[in-house]
Amino acid sequence: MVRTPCCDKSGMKKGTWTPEEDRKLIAYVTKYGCWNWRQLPKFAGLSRCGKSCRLRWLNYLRPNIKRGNYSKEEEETIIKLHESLGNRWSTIASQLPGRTDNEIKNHWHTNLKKRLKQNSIAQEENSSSNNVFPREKSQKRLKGANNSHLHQETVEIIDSSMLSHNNPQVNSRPSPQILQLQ
DNA sequence: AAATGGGGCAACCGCAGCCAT
DNA sequence: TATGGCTGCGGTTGCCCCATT
Repeated sequence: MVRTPCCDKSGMKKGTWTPEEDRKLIAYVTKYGCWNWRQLPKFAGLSRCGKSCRLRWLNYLRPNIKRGNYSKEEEETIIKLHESLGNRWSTIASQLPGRTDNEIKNHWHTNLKKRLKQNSIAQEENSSSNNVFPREKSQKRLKGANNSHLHQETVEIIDSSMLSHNNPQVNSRPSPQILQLQ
């Protein structure tokens, strides 16, 4: 089946959304709803393709979206659901109110995946031969971890530092939604 | 102080599925 | 049944910021 492009690419703006565009989209969707994403940008006065508008609304502008600061429970839920469902991000997102599939996917790729990998390595090394040469191995793998105590400890330190990384006070890129309200 | 590399995240791309005609 | 339009989804890219050198 030959598919037409989702929108006429010519004249369509791409890239980061401006506060002005956000304002237009919010104003239109809150007033009229999203009855047709393809037509919406035209009526809302946006030079974006409908797909882009939809994505922006769902992932960023929609009300009740939680940003950053994943709780331990949320992370455990994501990990468990990913174990059983795989990369079904939208299904996983539906179990976490206020979280979007895109955000969960990003969080998985940037934090949880690495953490699980570290944990599995730690488990593997703990179980296999009860630390025959754990120091050499862990020192190589964990660059910068210059004290060579128990590997499990090192993993826990990384673990907690990764968690703190999600603190919005640490990771402080301003939300366009906030900018828009200013 | 400047250059550089890596991490985090927003946004884009292309495919699949559903529905109407 | 075939075709075409629309939306949803997941993978990927590329920009920006920050830490390190």
